Amino acid sequence: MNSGFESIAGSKRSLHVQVAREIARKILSGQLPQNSIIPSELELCEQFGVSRTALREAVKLLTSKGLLKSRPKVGTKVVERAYWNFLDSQLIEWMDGISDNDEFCSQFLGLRNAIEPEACALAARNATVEQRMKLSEIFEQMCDIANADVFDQVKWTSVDTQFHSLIFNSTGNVFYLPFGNILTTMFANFIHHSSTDGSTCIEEHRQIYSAIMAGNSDKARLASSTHLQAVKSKLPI
Amino acid sequence: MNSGFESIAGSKRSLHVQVAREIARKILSGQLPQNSIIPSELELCEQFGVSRTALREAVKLLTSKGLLKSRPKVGTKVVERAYWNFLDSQLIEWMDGISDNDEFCSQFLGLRNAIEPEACALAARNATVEQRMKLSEIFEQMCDIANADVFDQVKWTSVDTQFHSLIFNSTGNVFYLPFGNILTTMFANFIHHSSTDGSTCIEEHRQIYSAIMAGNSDKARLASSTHLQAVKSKLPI
DNA sequence: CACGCTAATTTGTATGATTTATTAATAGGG
DNA sequence: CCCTATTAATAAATCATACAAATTAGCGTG
Repeated sequence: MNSGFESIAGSKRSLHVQVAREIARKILSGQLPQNSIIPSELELCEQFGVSRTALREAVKLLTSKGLLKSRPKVGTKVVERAYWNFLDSQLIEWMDGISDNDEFCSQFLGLRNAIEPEACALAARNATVEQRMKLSEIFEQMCDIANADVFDQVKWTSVDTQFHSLIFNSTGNVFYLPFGNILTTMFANFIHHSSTDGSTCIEEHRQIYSAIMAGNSDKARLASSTHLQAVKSKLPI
Repeated sequence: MNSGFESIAGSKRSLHVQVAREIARKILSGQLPQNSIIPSELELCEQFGVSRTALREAVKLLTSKGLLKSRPKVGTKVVERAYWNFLDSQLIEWMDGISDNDEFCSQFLGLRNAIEPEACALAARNATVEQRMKLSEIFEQMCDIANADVFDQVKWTSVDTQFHSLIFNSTGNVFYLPFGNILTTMFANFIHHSSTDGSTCIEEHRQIYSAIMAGNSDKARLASSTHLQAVKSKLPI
């Protein structure tokens, strides 16, 4: 293999996404340094064993995530890390195995710490009737799972994700919407709940839940902060 | 014109981006409803007057921003708003003129309120020596502009943007990085500073600046909060 | 009525030709 | 010898066309 790229012919998912993932991981890991020019389209086509169409769509995908920038004659360049969109779910998925998992989760918690208490406060004020009904429904499911004889970890992660996502969707603020998907991605790919999470967390969730339902934004903010502190104490770092 | 799409032949920037922008704006404005199937590739090619290559790259771009999803035989569908990535700078640019500007800025302030105080606190703790030097340099420029006889609004916006962006870059947390670009985009496209901002804000910025330089994270958080409160009071709503 | 097969439609991938934009080299003039 | 303008080379951008794959819908048969 001439320059570290492997052929990926014969796989399942959309071709250009696979190619994009491969290139992305080389960028994220630093194997392709920032500000460096990556090989020309034709070279990459050969190395990946795909057509220019597929490769170009992959490059476009990475460009839209801020990883690459291409100009005629000069070539395609890896842009600096400050421009990478780490708030893109797909990019986050691609980070799997690149950086230390615990550190990554810890940094994510650093984001949640900022955004979630405020999201809960906004949701307490702005959630629609439908959203409150839905939240109520989800919380009931949480209780059921927490009180069950055997703790179903998969189900817990699912409703936990739904619970927090719905809160972001209930803020009435478009800029909070994407955090629901980011959280979902992180829960699915990086954060692994322990089997005791359900029983220990249910009271914290109840605090958040009832504060939002009561429209008490200050209490909701506080309850969320408390919950995140508890989450932090469980981290290995 | 058969279904509301205009030909965009003969323009400046990259073709597929222009096409993507057109489609995106129709989605963002609701002209193309959520969950609806957009016309087939061939139809869109005709309506835009571009080749299938260009159109497909446009669709891929929108897919990566969570606006579209396409499957063979079924077609390309507008996904629901909850999945749109409003934390993507390009998408934010495309919002121009779509929603009420004041409301949009107000919602953005709702995001800054959550994220920026915490970012300042993290920067106070984690900024490297180089970043502190750079911040110091930028703050000096702010002072110069604020103290100048005639207030240069363009320069002020530029250094103000740099100041806040650098703080996000100094958090040592990858998830905070994108906010620098988002803020830059918002400042450039939506937020219009009044001519008195420089003189009135310089003290607030000094508080943030010196708290970060001193490594006092609590004070930095508080100073940022105070600053945002002042910004809020200037909003028309 | 149920099941499976076929056909039609739409996106996915491939390939080659042409156009455009940018750099770099080269020639001409001061 | 240096500076400027023109030109040539190059890599991405766009176009056009052909074929493959996937999925749905409809047909036909048991």
